[in-house]
Amino acid sequence: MTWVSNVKARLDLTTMQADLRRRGYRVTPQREAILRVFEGLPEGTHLSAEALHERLRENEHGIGLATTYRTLRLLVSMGFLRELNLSDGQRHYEMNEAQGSPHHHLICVACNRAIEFDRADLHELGRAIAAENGFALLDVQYKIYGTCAACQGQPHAQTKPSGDSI
Amino acid sequence: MTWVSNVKARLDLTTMQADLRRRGYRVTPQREAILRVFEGLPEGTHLSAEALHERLRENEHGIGLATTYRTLRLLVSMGFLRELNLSDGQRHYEMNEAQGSPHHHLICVACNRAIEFDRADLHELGRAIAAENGFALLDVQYKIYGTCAACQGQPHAQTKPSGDSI
DNA sequence: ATGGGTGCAAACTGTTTGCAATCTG
DNA sequence: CAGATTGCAAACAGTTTGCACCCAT
Repeated sequence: MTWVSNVKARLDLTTMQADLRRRGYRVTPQREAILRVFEGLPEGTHLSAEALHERLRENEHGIGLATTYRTLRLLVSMGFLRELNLSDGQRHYEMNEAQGSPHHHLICVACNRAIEFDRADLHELGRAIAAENGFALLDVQYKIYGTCAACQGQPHAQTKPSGDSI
Repeated sequence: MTWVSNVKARLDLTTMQADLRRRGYRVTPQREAILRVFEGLPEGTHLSAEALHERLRENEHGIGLATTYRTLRLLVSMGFLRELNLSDGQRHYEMNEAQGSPHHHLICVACNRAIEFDRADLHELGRAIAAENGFALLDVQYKIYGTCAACQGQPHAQTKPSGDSI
């Protein structure tokens, strides 16, 4: 019996700071604060830029919204965070289990609810295809779109803009 | 030898019109025009809402931008079109090969170029998971994000907003 | 005829940018 | 110290909505 199999290796703060410096970026209090927020987030939780900014405003000495956006973009490009587009207009972010196997989504386009599930093989496949093409892998996302049982009978109301629940 | 294997069954105009009426929607000249544009699109080409609106302005008697957006949303929810978010801000649309197996993407987050590839098994898996959960399947998307060979050595310029090329 | 659909223009939302001040390496 | 990073406010891009008119069914 092995305990290692389902370990979702998260990068720790120290490693990420070192990575930043290695690539020539600076380690600022704002970047640390943001990373700490994501580190403390329970598995499967994602934050929108605005939501993150909200939290930072509470816990820490206010960080600008622009900085929030700039930092998210940077952290995604570093592979520390993964960016999700769950069919509502916003982008959502969560820690990237780069070493493990991130979860995937089954999404109802009507009510916009998402069901998460794990499939290590999907991540494996992504790793292989990326390698074949000389890509440095950052993230793999598998999404199934459909209409959930509850939403199927629905009367044909004028199709609404993609909802907001995640 | 079978000719059927790679056939990507596209719904034809007549079927889609019937489906619309069946669900209580009306078949308007605008909706037909939009469907015709997508039908004529070469495999693997996708259009943004704005780009579609552009084309409609040329070929047909101008269709409002709002109608373009409303119609795209409707056609996606009907399963006629698939909506792609290739990490640039816009949404792109293309015919949904619902009966066949839509292609998937390997995306460079730096230059935003996307490489398309086919994997029938990924679509099969999606169909199965959707069924297990009582979902009516609309689309399956598998995306691998990374940095392509060309972009890897890149100097650490201030990370730019997700580019525009698709 | 009647309710869904359209066009237009105005309103929004989420995100990006210019610039002077500030801080990290 | 030099140059990267920040905060603020203003600018944007894409998308949605209100409303009066119009047309499939």
